[in-house]
Amino acid sequence: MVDQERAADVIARDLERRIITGELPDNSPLPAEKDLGQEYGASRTVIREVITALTNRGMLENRPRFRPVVKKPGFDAAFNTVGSIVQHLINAQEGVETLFQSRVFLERALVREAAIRAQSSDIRELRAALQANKEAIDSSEDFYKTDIEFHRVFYAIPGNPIFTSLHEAYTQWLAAHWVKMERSPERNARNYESHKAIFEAILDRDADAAESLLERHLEQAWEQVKGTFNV
Amino acid sequence: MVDQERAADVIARDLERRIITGELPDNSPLPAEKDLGQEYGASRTVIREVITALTNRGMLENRPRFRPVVKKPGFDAAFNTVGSIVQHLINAQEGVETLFQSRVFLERALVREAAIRAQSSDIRELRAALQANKEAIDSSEDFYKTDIEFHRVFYAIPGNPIFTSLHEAYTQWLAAHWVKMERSPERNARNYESHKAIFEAILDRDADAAESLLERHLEQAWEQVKGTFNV
DNA sequence: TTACGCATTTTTGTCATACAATACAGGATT
DNA sequence: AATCCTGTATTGTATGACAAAAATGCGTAA
Repeated sequence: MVDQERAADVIARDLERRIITGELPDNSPLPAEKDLGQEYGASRTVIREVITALTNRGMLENRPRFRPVVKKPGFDAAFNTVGSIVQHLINAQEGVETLFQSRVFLERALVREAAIRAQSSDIRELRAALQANKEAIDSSEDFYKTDIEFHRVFYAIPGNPIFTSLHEAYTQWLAAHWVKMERSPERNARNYESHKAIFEAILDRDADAAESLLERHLEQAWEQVKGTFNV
Repeated sequence: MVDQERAADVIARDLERRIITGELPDNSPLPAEKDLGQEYGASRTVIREVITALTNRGMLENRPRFRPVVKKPGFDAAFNTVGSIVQHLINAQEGVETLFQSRVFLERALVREAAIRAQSSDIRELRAALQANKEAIDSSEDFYKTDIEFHRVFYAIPGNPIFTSLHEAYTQWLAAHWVKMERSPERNARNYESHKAIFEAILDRDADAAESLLERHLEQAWEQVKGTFNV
């Protein structure tokens, strides 16, 4: 006894196909519900269901009362759709900690990789990010940005788009907790020093040192974030 | 100029909350559309949209004509919702390769971690998995399972549920390509030997060796998978 | 020409209603 | 108790309606 499919599922599959193949171009608006209905011989009711389904899968972007916009999915879209779930999961301290620890784990590996395989262009990027970091020590908002940017470089080095998307996702998911962190020029300076130490370990091609420096750096950050829970 | 929300979005948020808090228990059926409609003062149309939305976010499981079933989301649910996107992304060879490389990267880090920090219970699990692996060399189906199981142990060692969910996700996403791989007792034996070598490096607490053995092991697997593209 | 403002037309969000097909629950039958 | 039968409840889908907002087209001003 096979579950018979809903009309909406069939149409959704076909629309997905059309989006993937580019027949419906990225960033273009979807045809009107009425037209889609005619094309597929279905009622607006069904088309509407299709649209909400694809919206939640990240293949359409749908502001109320505007035409849905086609989004050809990339790995970043994938992580975006997860967003709402993760948001719920990290409401408990345990959730944030789990997420943060996974980040620490991955980033340790990324830093190690950087120490071993970073090319001169990567080094340049790191140096630039570090410099920007230094210059922003006295500006609490800017420092946050340059801080993130410095870490982002590590996610970019392997050249795998999944990691860059993942960095986006991590920073978004953890942002809420991060911004609550106390900021001060002194703290910023200490963070900058950590970054600098990591950078130098990478220049020395000392993977073990780089990794453990990063670990310590993130653990310190975590201690601060954790403080924001028990307020 | 705030986008005014749709009724469906408001109700969806509230239902999410009720699912998270357990007011709607995990695995229980959702109330009938009509009843939800009455409770929220909305038409069936709207309730229906809410249901498709939550279904696509992985908080409901919805077989046609049956009551949707509440699924309290965990990190595994998160990866499941990503599934449909990833499926599309990996249709091109480039996509699979990207995904596979990310797996290699993560798993290298996991193996290194195992070599450094594995506890006796972890070692026992590895040994058991390896043993099962050996016994399945002559059975093409079973070997596949024990193969996966051996790798799974590494994802479990850090004790972070994100990694175990991620292992599930990887194996599901890559399964389609994996099963096409040629299987033979000889190949199985070779894979077993690779596993054994990795295990022994871990026993020796030799992280570098374990990592590079794993890398080689996975690269070999990749060569085989890659072969299935140009057929 | 370009830019802006306004009136007209579409389109979306929501509701109500309808009906066929299917699942479900309760009773009758074995 | 297990099985079948039947009536009811529920889902999937269609149609029509309407208000509110967006898109469109057009005429006028800069």
